[in-house]
Amino acid sequence: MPVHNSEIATIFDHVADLLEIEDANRFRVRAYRNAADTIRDLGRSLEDMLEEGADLSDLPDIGEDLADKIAKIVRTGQLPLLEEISDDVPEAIVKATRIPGIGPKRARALFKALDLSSVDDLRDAAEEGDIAEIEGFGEKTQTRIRKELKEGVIEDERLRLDVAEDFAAPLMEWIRNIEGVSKAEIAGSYRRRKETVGDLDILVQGEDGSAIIDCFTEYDEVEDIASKGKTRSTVTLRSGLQVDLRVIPEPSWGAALYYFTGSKSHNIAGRRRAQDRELKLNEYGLFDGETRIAGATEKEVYDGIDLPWIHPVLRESRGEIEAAENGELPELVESEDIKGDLHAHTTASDGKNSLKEMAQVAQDKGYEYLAITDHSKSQTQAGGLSEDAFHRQVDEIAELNDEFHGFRLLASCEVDILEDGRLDFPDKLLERLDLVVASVHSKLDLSEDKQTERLIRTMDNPLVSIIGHPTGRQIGERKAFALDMEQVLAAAKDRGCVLELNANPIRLDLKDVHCRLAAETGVDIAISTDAHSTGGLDNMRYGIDQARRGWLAAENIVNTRSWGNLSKMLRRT
DNA sequence: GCCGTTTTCGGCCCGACTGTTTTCAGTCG
Repeated sequence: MPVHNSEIATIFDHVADLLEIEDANRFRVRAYRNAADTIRDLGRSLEDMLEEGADLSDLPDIGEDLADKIAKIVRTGQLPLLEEISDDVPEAIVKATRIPGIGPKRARALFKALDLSSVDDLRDAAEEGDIAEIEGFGEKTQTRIRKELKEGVIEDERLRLDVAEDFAAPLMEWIRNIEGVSKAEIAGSYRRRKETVGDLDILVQGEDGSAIIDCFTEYDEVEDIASKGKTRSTVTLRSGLQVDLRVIPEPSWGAALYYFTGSKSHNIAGRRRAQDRELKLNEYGLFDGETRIAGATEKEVYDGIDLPWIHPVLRESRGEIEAAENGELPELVESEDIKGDLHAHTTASDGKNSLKEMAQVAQDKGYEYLAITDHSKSQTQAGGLSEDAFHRQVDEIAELNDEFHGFRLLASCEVDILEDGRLDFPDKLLERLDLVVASVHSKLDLSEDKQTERLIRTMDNPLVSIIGHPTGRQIGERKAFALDMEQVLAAAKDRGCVLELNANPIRLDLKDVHCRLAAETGVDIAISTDAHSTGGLDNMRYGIDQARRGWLAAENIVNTRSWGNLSKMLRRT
């Protein structure tokens, strides 16, 4: 049974959540979280490593105990420890900790004091005013719980794209190897590269539908088979991910791919165009009366409704059909356009690899440059550097650069934005750097006006090159902070400041629509990984997908330029 | 639970804020 790194990491994170609620030793809790981080960033399959006889306790933050536990998970798919503590802690308490301001301690106290057992119980208690009556809780907490539950923050079941990929890749390999399968593709929001997916829509082409579906449902990770026929099957994987498989005849392949890729509103627009031409478009093809006139390829289908092929990332009914009609579809940025990464951490702050190791991997990727952006001093929890330590790092980078050919490390810093928009480091230090990334890490709950003013104030400083993860959101974890994006973009345009598209699949911050708005406003974007390890540099592709969903071309992205050009662009003084 | 070592156990990140209470525990980044 294949066990993925992300599953193991999720198990460890879950153990940490439960231990925290049980008030376990906080360092033990952190050990599980650290191990989960290491596993997620690994880039190699733990299962493969075990097969090769590797000693997992050689990995950072993995000792003998956790190495054993990993082996156990790989062997059995389960961790007995997790089963044990899950029995003691209701899942609803874990969910309650996703409410801002409610941590493990208060969640437990809440459930105990009111004898609750579900999220619905919690909602009722908040509505009836019971929570404010508990010692240590008050009106504000109660109002907040009520509001967060109303917004459904803790019920969102969509999977992040990177997590879905982790399950999709081996499943697709399995499907492509089924006898008689000549083609297989994932459609739906996965193909559109949306930041989260609800389920996987898989299309296959092949001869014997029943046989293919029989084989599909025998996949190791299938836990539940909801339906199973000659052309279609729906299953749920062990991870909870729902998968729909459809067997498509060759003449309908393109039409089905078009139909199941969506989005729904893009499809509706396509069908309307067909109607206007007295044709009918469905998942089987484009029909003139009873005669199929197109359907084998997507291009054929688009041709039939007088449009050029439209890239899946654009199919959101955001003007792509009009643009296609007028020959104005964007020339989307490609991975090959990227010449470097402008946001990365090292062991100096909270990264896992050294300057040298990060530089080596960046060079292996063919980059011309990599900006080292360790945290500034107020990020104490992330090992933020003192001013002295920063000066030393700049010197160290200069020395290292003497050894490189056709590549350079850029001396930079992810400097904290203080509450009033000023920076955590003096200009005198920042002047020494090749560029400056400024980010908000504190005071996330300011009013929209204050937060907007804060960022604009930051951009007033001409030493600031790039605003890092501009809205602070973390998908499924934390909402974006309140911000008037149009004002921020206008100010960035005025000041020649660049906004980051953080490529970490947890952040993808800016959102696609904001990327597009930026381009329309004339604000340039930096696609940066915010890598905390060499493996983290691979996240660039998620940023590129997101940029493409925002209609961005290479010319909108600053790190498609060589350092010579880029350094001139970033200089605002 | 990991790590580093003074190889057997102590230290592990910590300052600021919030809502509550009136001196601080819990949460957050």
